[in-house]
Amino acid sequence: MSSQISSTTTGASSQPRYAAIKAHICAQIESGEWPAHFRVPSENQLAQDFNVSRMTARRALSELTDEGVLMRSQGLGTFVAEPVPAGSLLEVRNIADEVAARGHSYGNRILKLEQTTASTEVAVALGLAEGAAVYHSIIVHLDNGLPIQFEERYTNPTLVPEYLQQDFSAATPNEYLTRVAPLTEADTTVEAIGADGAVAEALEIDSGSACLQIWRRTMSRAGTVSFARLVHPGNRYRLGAQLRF
Amino acid sequence: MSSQISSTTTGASSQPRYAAIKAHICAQIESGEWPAHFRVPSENQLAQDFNVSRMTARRALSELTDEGVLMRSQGLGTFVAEPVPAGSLLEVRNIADEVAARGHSYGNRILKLEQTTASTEVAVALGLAEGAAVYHSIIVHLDNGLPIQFEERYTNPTLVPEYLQQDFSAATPNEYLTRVAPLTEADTTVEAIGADGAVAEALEIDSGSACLQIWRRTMSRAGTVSFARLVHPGNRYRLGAQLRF
DNA sequence: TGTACGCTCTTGTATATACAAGCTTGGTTG
DNA sequence: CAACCAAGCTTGTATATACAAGAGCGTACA
Repeated sequence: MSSQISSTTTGASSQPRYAAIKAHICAQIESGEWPAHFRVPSENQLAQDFNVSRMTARRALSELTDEGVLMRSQGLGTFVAEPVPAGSLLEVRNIADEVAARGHSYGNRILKLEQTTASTEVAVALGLAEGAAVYHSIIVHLDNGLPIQFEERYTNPTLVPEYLQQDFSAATPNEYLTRVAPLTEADTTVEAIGADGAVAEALEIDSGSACLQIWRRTMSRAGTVSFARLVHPGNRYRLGAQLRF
Repeated sequence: MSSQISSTTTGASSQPRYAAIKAHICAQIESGEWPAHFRVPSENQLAQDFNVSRMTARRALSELTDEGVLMRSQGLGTFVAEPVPAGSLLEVRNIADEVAARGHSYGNRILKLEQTTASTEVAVALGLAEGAAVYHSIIVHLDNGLPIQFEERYTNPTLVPEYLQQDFSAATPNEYLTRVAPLTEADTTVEAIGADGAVAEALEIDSGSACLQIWRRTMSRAGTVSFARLVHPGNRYRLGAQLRF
């Protein structure tokens, strides 16, 4: 009895107790048990259910609220928020982190990793001469095994000479590049396209179905590092932004 | 003395005490007094300086850490983080201005302008009761006679009672709303969809062809003003953003 | 000399408690 | 019947306390 007293400390499971409560709530939501606008148990109720203090239960609810999973309002209660936008227009985030933040498992498939010569378009984007050597990679990113991003990337070999030797199953190109060449600037363009043959096949969707296509040119102090085309299936991805004036 | 005892409660300034600490830290950083990697006073130090408990000082530091302003590491201390990506790059622009900026002629077609009752989704977005009266408008915007945006908008009648009487062929809803209820905040979500029947017809494109769909909730001081769905033909529109770090 | 231990500082987790403040509900009162 | 008020829920703020765990430093010991 009184596990409450016998383990005032961090607990046996090596994981904070509020994390267990967060996990439980996320599980209910993801399983569909708790739909949007569902009223989540109160702080006191959770405290009792999990045998923790109200402040600990509160922390779980507060963090999930900060993460956009829940909505709270004083006097009313805590509710499941509308499904959250996955990405952000305002920051350049690592897709693996985004997947992990949703509590899903990340994976990828490397379709191409080679050196080639720059086409006119690529040369202009990277600030190189036409026909110059560039690195070319195509990677498909998976969320719980489901393809959510087709990444085709051209990288400037003069700035990142060891790009081709990287193990991108361990760290995404984004992750590697931001470490090697910290980015100082980025141009982003978003448009909607119908998936063409290669992309449709890689993303396992019907040819012609709507996709969000993001063009992004990332620049470091020394020059333009990389030029990427990111394609997301329209129904598996959203971009969100909160603006304040 | 002992302001600690005389105001255990929320305090005189109507603003939480941890907010004052956050403000102080931000001020030091913005003034350049505390540069990047500067070591911020410890929780105990701040608690003493501001005459609050350690947990309150801690909250200020934790929130600033979540916001990316500070970095913490156990055993070492709390430090000022590197400058963060700048703020509002994605602005809410008036479509008529965008067309004019391209040197094209702007036009529109008003398909619907009516009062109706709020569905669950609309009620939640506008912060109204389900079934409450809302204004509903559907307008197609033209660039040189070519449809480039399908705008379906729900507007809160309590905040903008004269919405239905406006002449939207002269000023777009966006233009009118920003004049009547200056916006303080906006949530934006971007996704790719295939055009369905009504949208495809209005935009004069094939049904099922890829479109960029933007959901935008605009808020004024008094509350949520308007909830709009903007659909652009994928091949006639792009969204751009330049980020600087 | 050099390593290992312990002290002390830091942040991190957890509890118990108190009161403030927002919303709903139900009863009482005019 | 309507208006008001109080009780009882909710979340929000604040405190005091305890122990855990990571990092750095100096001292004592081999």
